[in-house]
Amino acid sequence: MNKNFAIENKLFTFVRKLSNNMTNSHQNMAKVFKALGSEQRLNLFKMIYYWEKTMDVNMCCGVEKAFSKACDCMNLSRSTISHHLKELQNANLLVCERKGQMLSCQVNKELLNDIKIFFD
Amino acid sequence: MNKNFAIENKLFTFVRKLSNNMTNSHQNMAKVFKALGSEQRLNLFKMIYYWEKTMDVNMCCGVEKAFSKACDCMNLSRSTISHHLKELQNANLLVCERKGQMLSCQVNKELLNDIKIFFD
DNA sequence: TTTATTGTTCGACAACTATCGAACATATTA
DNA sequence: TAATATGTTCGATAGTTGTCGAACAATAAA
Repeated sequence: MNKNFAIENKLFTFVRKLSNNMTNSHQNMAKVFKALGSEQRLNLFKMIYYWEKTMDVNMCCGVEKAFSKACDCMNLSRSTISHHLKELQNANLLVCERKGQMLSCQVNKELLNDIKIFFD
Repeated sequence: MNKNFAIENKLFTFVRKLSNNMTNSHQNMAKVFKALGSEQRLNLFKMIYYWEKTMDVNMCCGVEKAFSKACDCMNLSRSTISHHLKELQNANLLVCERKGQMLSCQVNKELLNDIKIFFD
């Protein structure tokens, strides 16, 4: 009986810590999942990842056309794409940088790794 | 030039496939992330996972108290917890089963593994 | 310098979501 | 059988989100 009690207390502490957002990474993870939790945004993310990888392998051009490609491929307005990109950046899944006219987006691979670790 | 063109076409095909939801797993993944994309729901999920694991290790009692524990630990009403649990089940992250009065919830470990694979 | 291209910001709107309390159903205990 | 405990379902509500088009800013090309 006492044993059960002790375990319940441990549980309480654990959850209280979560609920009080003592754990920063918890909040961040929720943010990441939220960002990936829209089908269109997941599309966008995968597209950029795929694009980046393909470009890399073929060494023929940069990744800075991601935005306009997205507009062409997905049936969404520019403003919507811009909005979604911002969400992905905000979750730290993408790092974007202006290059002249174009926006260059890259996937944050470290975070991808963190996510895998999270699920262990 | 021609090379770039071919690559762009590949990209188009890739994204169109995503957008048309030809890939079932893509849709499912978005659902999973959406479910985990709320802080409270992530709390709940982690709590159940932690609870399950602790109980397992200590072999002292079952996991069927998850619901009431959740109500105690998190500051949410029963109906809200019920709602969130349903979302998690819907995303296939939890498998719940009634045991008498109680609801027994278990984490779907296979899916956790699928998620890790997804990030490779 | 004019025009075209890329992307951002804004305001609007419909759809969705988190949360609650109340009422209910089912199972356990007295 | 009456009372209690555990969950579910419903309706309401406030808040958030996805999407658009229009107006704008910055850069590139004519």
